[in-house]
This record gives sequence, structure tokens and C-alpha cells, in this order.
Amino acid sequence: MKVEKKKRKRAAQEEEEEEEDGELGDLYFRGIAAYFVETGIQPRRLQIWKQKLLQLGGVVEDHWSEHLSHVFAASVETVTDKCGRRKLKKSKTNVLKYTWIEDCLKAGKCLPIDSYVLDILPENRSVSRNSTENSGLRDNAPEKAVSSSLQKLTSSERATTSDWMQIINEGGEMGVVSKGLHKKETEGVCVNCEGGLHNTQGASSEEDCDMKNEAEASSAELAPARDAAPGPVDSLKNEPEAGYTPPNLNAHITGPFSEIKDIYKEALGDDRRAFSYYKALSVLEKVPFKITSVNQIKGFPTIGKSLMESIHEILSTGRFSKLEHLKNDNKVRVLALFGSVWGIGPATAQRLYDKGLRTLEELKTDNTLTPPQRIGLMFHNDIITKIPRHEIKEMEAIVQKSGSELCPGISIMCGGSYRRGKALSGDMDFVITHPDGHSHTGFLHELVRKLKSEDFLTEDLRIGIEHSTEGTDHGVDTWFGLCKYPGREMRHRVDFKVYPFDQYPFGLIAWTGNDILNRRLRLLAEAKGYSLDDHGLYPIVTDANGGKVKLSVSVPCKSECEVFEKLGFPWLEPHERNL
DNA sequence: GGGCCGTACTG
DNA sequence: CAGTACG
DNA sequence: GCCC
Repeated sequence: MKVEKKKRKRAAQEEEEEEEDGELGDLYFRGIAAYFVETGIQPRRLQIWKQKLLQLGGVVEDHWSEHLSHVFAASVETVTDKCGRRKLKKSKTNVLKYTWIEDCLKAGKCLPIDSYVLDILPENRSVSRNSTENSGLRDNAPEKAVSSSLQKLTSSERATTSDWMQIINEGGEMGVVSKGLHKKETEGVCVNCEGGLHNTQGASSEEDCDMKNEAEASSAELAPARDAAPGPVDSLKNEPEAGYTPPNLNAHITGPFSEIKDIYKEALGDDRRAFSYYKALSVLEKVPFKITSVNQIKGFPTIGKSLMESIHEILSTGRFSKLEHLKNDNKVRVLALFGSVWGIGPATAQRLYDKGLRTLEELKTDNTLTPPQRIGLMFHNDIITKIPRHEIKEMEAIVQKSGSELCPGISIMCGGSYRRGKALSGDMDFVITHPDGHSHTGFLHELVRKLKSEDFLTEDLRIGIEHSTEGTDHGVDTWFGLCKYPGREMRHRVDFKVYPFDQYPFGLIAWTGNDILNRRLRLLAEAKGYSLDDHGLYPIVTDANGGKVKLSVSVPCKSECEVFEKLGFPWLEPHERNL
């Protein structure tokens, strides 16, 4: 068995990559030496492309040089910014859109490059705009987002291939990576942030900072709900109109994985195992081709031995015995059902099961349920129903309108998966602040009252602290509850959190997520001697007794960009945060 | 073998 | 306090 | 579950 495996492995390396996946017979990327301009691309997808390029005979370089055969980029803008217009024109390198790789992978062969070539035109600003438009990347990276992320990224010029690999992978090595990054960045402090902060617009010493970008960044981060006029506001903040989510070509794997993840988490309380599936499926759903053999995903991050075996089983038999086994267990089925109710977790599900309860109908008769659980149960079906993007947009406008009527200048924006560009969201997360630094106090109570009177908010689930006039606490008001889309009885989950202005960037990052990114940022912060949470970045110091103490004063940051910068983490546009 | 985010409400 | 939730 |  072992020998057999070894033999096969050697064969796979020396020979071609044939074996079980006969359809991808040869190394069709052989002879390609490529450099990737990473700007404006989801890190996960990027990594997958690199992996496949290597696997199929190509070479990936960390830096651009003239001997390369190919350069891949999202648009003309990004590539010229990174490599230089003149140098590119001079070299014979093929400058191609990323879509070429995707299409090759889908087709299983090397396609003609003709329709993928990015034309490097002489320095005309308006030209690059058109080429972005035509790049075919609009579906997942509208030009606006691309260009703005470009500027921000290039200013903090790190992210080599290996950096990305490590960032994308688990947090273990993050300390090492970040040290390297940190050096560069703490010295050269993020240009974009600097400008934004002090309002010193003019492009500073760095060549890649421009004013348009500053304006965009600030309007994107602070979305003042204008005086009762919701219309034009929309276009200013939560950019993604259509959503960036690329199609998932591997639902045959992610579907079962998602199911088993929910069971481990909500029924069995095995969070860590659940998290492993969760991370794996976020990788698998970004693979740009339909997986037909485990050989195609050899060496992918977050997919270890056990998951590989599961995937192999799914591919070869169409079944997932581990999941089937769990679903055939009646008790597990009941626990999973109970656990899917808001407010009921694994422990409560188990307790209710032990009482002999088996259905949601029976659950309704139980008198030990807390009021929030009761509401969760009553609207169980509504709550698990996803909300389409355009409806969220309308509801955001409703909240903004009422908010600014109550308090002119208030900034209200919908974060969460909506801000990350998802086409469907499970709930809405409103992050609120006021630029004057004090008008946010007491705002939430009023807002909730008003929105209830408008028959938008319906039930309370959880009510957070009131702002304290003593300033010892963090003073973040929160409200969790349910709402109705106008003209419809169905309930949706809504969260509000109101931050003092100086904590807003931290709150916005935290409530935009995703959770994988949050955890990674917090891990990184810890490795650098900080503690990061939704209201600040706090230095950890050693006191006289050698104990670790978290300082109560945060490192000040005036924008999300600046938080990333302080941590030495590559900037990600909201739609790039679907890690 | 041990790590795996940090916080805040509810009862 | 444990349990649950949020990203 | 994965990854040092």
C-alpha cells in the first residue's frame, strides 16, 4: 500500500500528471514562466491559479522581469502600475488577462491567447478605463474597485508569492511573514492612509497615490446617510452592485461539506472540526474548474489527508459516507434541527432532546425556552431564508433615511456579507457612527424606536449596553432583532452596532468580516504584541511582575486601510475579504 | 501533542 | 457561570 | 478537521 503510493507519487512527478485524471493528460502549461499582478484578485483564486500553473508544468515567479513569458493581471491599469508601461512595451512578454488561465483550466488545455491580450497603450489615462471595461472581469471586479485597490496595494508593495501563500494558509507562520512586511510598512507608512488622515490630499512622495483614490476611500468608509434622501447615497458606499461572487463549480463537493459542517457545529458542538470544513469549502468554491479528480487539488491549503479522502469518495462513488452516517442517525438529525434555531446551540439542543422532544412543533410547547429562543423558533423558517442583495439595498436605504432624519450627518452602512459583495445574505449588519464624535450617543435607542414605529423592526432578540457617560467602558450600543421587508411578513435578522467615531474603523472591519479574516487579523495582531478587537488595537505590555497587560488605549486608526497598515496585512477591498 | 479570535448578552 | 451569538 |  505504502510502496504503491510512493511509486505513484514519483510517477506523477517525473512523468506527467496523468493517473486518474486522464482528461487532463498533459502538462499544458509547460514552458510558461509567469508573473501575477495580484492587485484586484481574490487571494484564494489567485493561489489556486498559481497552484495549477505549477502543477501543469509552468513556473511562477515572485517578481516581474523581462525574460518572463507571461504576465497575468486583472486589467491594464494594474499591470502597468506594477511593472511600468515602458518596460512592458519593450519586452516581448505576453500580458494577459487572468481569465485566460481560468478558461484554460475549464477547457483542460492551453487556449489561444489572442482574445486575452491586454493592450499596453502609451500613457493615456482615459484609455486604461476602456480596457478595464473590456477585460471581462467586471463580474467579479468592477473597475472602480480594481483601480482603488490597485492604488492602495501598490503603495505597500509586498505580497510576493510566498507571502500570499502564507497569508492564505493558516496563521502559524504569520509572525514570520508579518515581520518581513512590517518592516517595510512601518517605515513607509501607508500613503493612502496618511493622506486620508490629515486631509493632505496631494499625492505624497509616492507615485501611486492619487486624489481620486483618497476621495473614494473616504466616501467608501464613511457613508453619511444624507438628509432623508437615500437615492444618491447608495452609489457612494457599498459599491458592489451586482456582487462579485464567482460561480461555484464544485457544488458537488461544497454542498455535502457545508452540511457536515453545520452538523458538527450546530448539533455536535465540534467547532474546530466544523471550522476545518468551513475553511476547506471556502477554498473549494473558488476553484475555477470542476474538480473531477483529487489529483487536481493536490497540495491545496486547508485540505488535508482526511478531507482528501472524503473528496475522493465523493468523486468516485457520488456518496459521502461520513455525512450519510450522521444523517441516518435520528438523534443527530434532531439535534441539527434544534440547533438550527436562533439561540439554540448544541447544549440546549441536547437538553431538549433528552427531555424527549423531537420536532419543532413539540419544541413550541416547551416552557424552558428563553424569550429570544422562542422568537427564533417562531420565525425559524423566515430566518434561515437568505435575503437577495437588491432587497438589502432597499432596506439599507430605509434605515439610512430614518437615521438621518433623527440625526443629520449620521453614518449608517450595511456591513457583513452584503458589503463583501455577496448576492445573497443571511442577515444585515448595520455599522453606525457619527463623524462629530459625540452625536452617536443615545442614537440607537431612538433609531430602534423610530424603525419600530415604521413597522420595519419587529422583534427584539438582544439589546446591548447603553452608552455610559463615565467613559470607562467601550460604549458600543448594539441591538439584535428582526425586521420586515416592506409589504411582506417574512422576518429577517438585523444587527445594529453604534461606534464612537474613533473606534469606527475597527468596528467596520470586524462587522464586515469574514470571520476567517477577523481571526487571522487577530492572530497577526497577537504575534506582533497587540490585541485586536472590534473597537481597537491595543498594545500588550509586560508589567513589573512579568505579567501581560493589555493597554487600555488603542493605537489610533482613522480608516480601515490604516488598521491593515498598522498590522502589516495587505489591504483588501471589502469584496476581497471572502477568504 | 497542542494550537485554533475576541467580545458581550442572556438566564 | 455556561451557552450562544457576531463577523 | 488542519497545521505546525
